[in-house]
Amino acid sequence: MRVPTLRDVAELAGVHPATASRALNAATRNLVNGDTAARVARAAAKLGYTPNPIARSLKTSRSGSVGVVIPDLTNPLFPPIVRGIDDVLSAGGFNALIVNTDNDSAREDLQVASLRARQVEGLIIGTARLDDPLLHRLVRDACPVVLINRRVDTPSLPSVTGDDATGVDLALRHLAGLGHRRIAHLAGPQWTSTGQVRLRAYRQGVAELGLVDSPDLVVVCEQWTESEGAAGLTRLLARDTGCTAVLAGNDLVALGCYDVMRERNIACPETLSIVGFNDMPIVDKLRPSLTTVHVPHYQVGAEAARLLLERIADAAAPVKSVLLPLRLVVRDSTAAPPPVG
Amino acid sequence: MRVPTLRDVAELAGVHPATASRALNAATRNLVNGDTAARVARAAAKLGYTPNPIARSLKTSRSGSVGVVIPDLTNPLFPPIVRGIDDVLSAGGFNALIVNTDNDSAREDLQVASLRARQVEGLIIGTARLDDPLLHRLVRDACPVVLINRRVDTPSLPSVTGDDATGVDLALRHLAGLGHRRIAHLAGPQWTSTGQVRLRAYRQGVAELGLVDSPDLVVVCEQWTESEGAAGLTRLLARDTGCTAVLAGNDLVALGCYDVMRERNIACPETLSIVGFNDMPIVDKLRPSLTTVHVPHYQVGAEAARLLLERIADAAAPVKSVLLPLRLVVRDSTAAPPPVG
DNA sequence: TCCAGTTCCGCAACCGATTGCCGAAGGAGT
DNA sequence: ACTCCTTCGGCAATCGGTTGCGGAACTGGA
Repeated sequence: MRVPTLRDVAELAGVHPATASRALNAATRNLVNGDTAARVARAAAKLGYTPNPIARSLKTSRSGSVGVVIPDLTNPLFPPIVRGIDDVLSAGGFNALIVNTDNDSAREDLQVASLRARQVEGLIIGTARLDDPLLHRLVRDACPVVLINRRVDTPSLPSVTGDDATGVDLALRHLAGLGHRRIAHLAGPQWTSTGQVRLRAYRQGVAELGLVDSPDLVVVCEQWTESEGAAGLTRLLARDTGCTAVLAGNDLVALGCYDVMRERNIACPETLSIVGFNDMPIVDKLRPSLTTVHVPHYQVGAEAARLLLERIADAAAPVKSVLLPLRLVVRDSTAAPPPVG
Repeated sequence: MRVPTLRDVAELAGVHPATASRALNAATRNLVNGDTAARVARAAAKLGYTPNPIARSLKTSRSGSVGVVIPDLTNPLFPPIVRGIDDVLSAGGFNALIVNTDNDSAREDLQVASLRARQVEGLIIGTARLDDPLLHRLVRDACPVVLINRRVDTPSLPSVTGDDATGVDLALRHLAGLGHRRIAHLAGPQWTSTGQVRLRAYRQGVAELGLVDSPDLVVVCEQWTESEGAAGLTRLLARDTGCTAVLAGNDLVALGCYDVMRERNIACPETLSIVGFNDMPIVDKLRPSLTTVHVPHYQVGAEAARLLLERIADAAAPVKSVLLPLRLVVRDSTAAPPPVG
């Protein structure tokens, strides 16, 4: 049994397909007599008609879908974001096509090309590296884009991120308040805006709070991963800086610290306090549970989707970027520094 | 600047669009002269032509996409599965449309209808409840389907799952080997095959190993969630069964147990051993790290995608179900039972 | 020289919906 | 009675590929 088409509906209702189309489409229904519209609607219901979105897309060149480009869905950071995106998108009649790039820019190019071939009406990108030629191409082609998590200098690109600077400040104040003076920072990759912003905020906070300021206290990790975090802390410890607290670039990096501390029998928080960033799911279940800066991931996704829908509806809409407020979640991985001597 | 179409390519190459189409399509390339084909290929490259998949789909009525139906992407179980699906699918030239149902069957119906309207060529379903009318409709309509994680009685439905029975057996033998005699089971929802299979395997294992067998030792959770797990353990403890180990229906349920144990100051594993199921990401980072049955989630997804692609390529292919081998990962949440008295 | 058999490519009809354009019908106003 | 305007709905083109069919050109054999 074939799936019913518009022509079938039209035939059953005794009208021309064009009329049926208008009757079924809310925006054009006023062009059709009420009775006729009702008749068509009944015919459609009787046949269980669903419009073929492929055919519609072909004609209207609007696909009703947007691409979501992330490094890796397996990173616990992203599922809540994607969920937020998806919920807002489907409420708006759109759907998300999710692709993973594994932070490989060649792969990213391919994926984006594939998405555009599939006629996505916009893109939400969570993989922006600073100065990414891909992004320039996208703005040149006037493809609606919203960045999440990371930002770039191009002011024409809207973005949704957490207010990282304030987040870092909250963390530093918390540690300083506990009495810490030598606070290290395991910074994230400097080819991401997040890595840069957090590092800059760290430096500023250290200065403002009058903490010990030394280049030895900063280690840059090349990836936002557990293993890089572990390597980072190892390097930091080798420098013998006497630091009593570590501000990790994000939770994954903090997890790496946990590994190293367990391995070396360093007591947390008694000997070394750790603060993470993101408040990923489950970090409250670690032992010690992780003190971290909470980022409202679901809202990040939801807000990004809203922004994108706005831009799709009206390409001339003003470019706005959203900075979501963060808050510090104090748990068990931070405490007063050990008494000196 | 308009995006180039097949007609543009044809014009540049000086041939008819039909010829260009054949030249560009590997399967029909042998119908055109080698030189011509090369000329067309060059023209396409020069224009940066990419075929419009929408138009192609409309004509061929093959969309190149499959639907992936899961309860909630936010559940840490699913990202690896989805990743496995996506990797295999894209290697096969397909792409995944992911939808969340939140275990709401009305929503599931809607989502599946939407997917089918979008002409998906097949479905991977991770939300099957036993005796789901939706599944009957799908087999009736000859829509290629592969089930993951859960199974149903209908033998015409291929599925990919872990070998749960063996997994439960491994866990029980491990606990019995440590000396436990009263092992409780926080069973999962009995409207899922996984919940049923694991409970059945538990009963059989208890009998085979000669462990204490009592209905008091079984509590059924209504959802695979942390809160249900907590509620379950609370109920179990209220029964005062004297059990020394708990086999949780899955890791989320085990997490709920952790909450209760922490709250009540029950030492794990000294007083109560816990075994989970799934080996979700991060459970190795809990304190105590969780002993659990490892399910190869990525492979589950990959295998399901392979099966589905097979069925799509050949609807008459034999229906096979895959049972992936599991292994027990012993960590710190299990130990010998406390000495009696 | 003529015929049969290939090889190659163009023609045109699709797939299923949308939409600009136009004509028919009906109502109101003078 | 006649004109003008509005409302309604049909016609046909269109989106961008794919594919069955048939014809032209060319090959080789007798």
